[in-house]
Amino acid sequence: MKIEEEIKQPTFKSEYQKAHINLIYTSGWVQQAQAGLFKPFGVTLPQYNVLRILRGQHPKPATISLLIERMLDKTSNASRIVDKLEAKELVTREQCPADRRTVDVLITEKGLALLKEMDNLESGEGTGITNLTEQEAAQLSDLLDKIRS
Amino acid sequence: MKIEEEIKQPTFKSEYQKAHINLIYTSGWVQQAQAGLFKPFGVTLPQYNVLRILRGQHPKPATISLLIERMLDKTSNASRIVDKLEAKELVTREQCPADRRTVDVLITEKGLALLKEMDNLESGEGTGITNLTEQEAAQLSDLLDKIRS
DNA sequence: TGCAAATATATGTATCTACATTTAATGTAC
DNA sequence: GTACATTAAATGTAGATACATATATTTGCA
Repeated sequence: MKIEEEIKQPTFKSEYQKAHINLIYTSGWVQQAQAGLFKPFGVTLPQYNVLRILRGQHPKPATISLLIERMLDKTSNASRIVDKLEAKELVTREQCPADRRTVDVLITEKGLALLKEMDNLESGEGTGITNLTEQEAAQLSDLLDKIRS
Repeated sequence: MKIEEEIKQPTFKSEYQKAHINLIYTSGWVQQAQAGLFKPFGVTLPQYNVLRILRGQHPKPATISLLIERMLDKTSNASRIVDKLEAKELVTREQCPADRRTVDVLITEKGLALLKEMDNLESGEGTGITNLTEQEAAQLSDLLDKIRS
């Protein structure tokens, strides 16, 4: 459905305003679809993203700083996300001997197994993104990259 | 910057996965840019969105149900957002005589004045969206509409 | 060395959100 | 008209988030 109908606003001041509102709206829409998919697995989106980063590093550990740097949502609190993951035994955390300020965070076998279960979610299936053709998906990425440039 | 570099993930499983992650990431990026712009005006994004809906209805009142219906986040608590807006005297709330279960929410002159002040933010200025050409912005809207279809 | 600055992480706090429950009013079946 | 279901809104609560601050460790430099 067109964004005009979706939010019942027939006109916009500009294509920019329309795209802007559409971006915010659609992203929320996608996130909500995704939250529904995640629920059965007992992890939130930020937790999932941290697990993915840790898998990318595996078997090397990651520090909290590295997580903050790589996380999609820079402002959210990496320490406390790791707290939650540790409580679920999906990661381990221990002080790094070389620099005792830092902490080595490692994904556990249980964490890897969970991600493996969740891998088919990564395709974007169920989040609407597959309503696009592959070419359109690539075009979308290009436009989004340009916004952040 | 390309999303691959941004989150330091050199490859994706598919264009779909890449676009999906890019959408989440960019939306967060835009929202954070926007939150910065909003701060001086003392309203959050959800509060602003409710005010916009109320302006769209003006001078007719809106019920809480209508707000929930139009807001993206259907589960979020419209009552409490209206609480905040009422405390700032940006809206009024009174029981509807025809159906005493419902509440008529109306934007005040002060609320309209605030939105007017904020109108130039709506152009997308400062949120990166104007890094696109007008044609690209329109293209982006089309792609986002298709995702939600 | 000794001490300030920088760095890495954790924590305190207020606010926000999701989800469930509660209260009140209306609608409907009998 | 009474009883039960439905609807509208508000509220209670747990958990998450944003932002500031605290604590510990390391680094750099006089």
